[in-house]
Amino acid sequence: MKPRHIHRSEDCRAVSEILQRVGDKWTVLVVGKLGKGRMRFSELRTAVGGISQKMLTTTLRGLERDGFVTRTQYPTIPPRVEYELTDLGFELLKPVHALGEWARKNTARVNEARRKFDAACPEGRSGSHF
Amino acid sequence: MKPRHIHRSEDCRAVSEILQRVGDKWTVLVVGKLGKGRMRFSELRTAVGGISQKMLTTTLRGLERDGFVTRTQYPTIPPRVEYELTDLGFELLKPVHALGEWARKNTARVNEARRKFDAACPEGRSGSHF
DNA sequence: CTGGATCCTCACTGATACTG
DNA sequence: CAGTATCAGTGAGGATCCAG
Repeated sequence: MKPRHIHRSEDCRAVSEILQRVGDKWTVLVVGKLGKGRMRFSELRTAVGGISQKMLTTTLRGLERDGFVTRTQYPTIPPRVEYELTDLGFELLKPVHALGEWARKNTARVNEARRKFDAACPEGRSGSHF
Repeated sequence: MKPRHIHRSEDCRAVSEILQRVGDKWTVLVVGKLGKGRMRFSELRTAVGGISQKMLTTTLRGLERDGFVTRTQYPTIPPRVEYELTDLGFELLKPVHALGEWARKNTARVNEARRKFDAACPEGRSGSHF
């Protein structure tokens, strides 16, 4: 193993890995909702909106596996399952919120940049097929 | 336009969008490298390592479009193109670095959680398939 | 109500070849 | 050296059906 004094490429990989976990289509939205308190499966599904049952299950599974949420199942009829952020989950929420704040502040700038870019290259380098 | 007084679902979407942009396979790595200074295409390709020329081009295009990097082309032979982070790019780097720091600190915890989870579900809950 | 199993689609990714 | 075009493989995401 490499000594501890350098954290260049390897760290970037780690960052990339975390970002890909957090950066998939639904994870942030789910974690965000759960940040407000424990929720049931259906609650979550409604709250997030637009997520399929499969994706919610998959996402929750991933989060559970990584130790970000806990799954509590009540042996009732009908079944009742609640999900809640762990401490680790809440800690993850902090830097994610920071990024979220950044996103809120700079969405306009990004959109503006996109608009300009798109306006500058309507049929520019990539041969449009359409 | 949208009123900007309340930030609930819409913001989560914005966060998700940013995270997906930043969370793809190469963006963070490229931005991380560029954070150290302007670089040429090939330099970047070598520095990142493992990225195909197509993906590097695609990634850089996306970043350029979103206003995170500038592309400077020198009309020489052979061609020389340099990429550099914009102010917006550098600002994006801050929260991303924060998340990166978090990742560095908590990778062990996540891996531990995964290990436990996987140990608890060696062959899953489903069982047979046919 | 919760969520597993299946099938399907298409966008992302990469290897290769070609241009300027 | 920088970048585009094309083709093909893979897997994430979604719809649906079914079971506990």
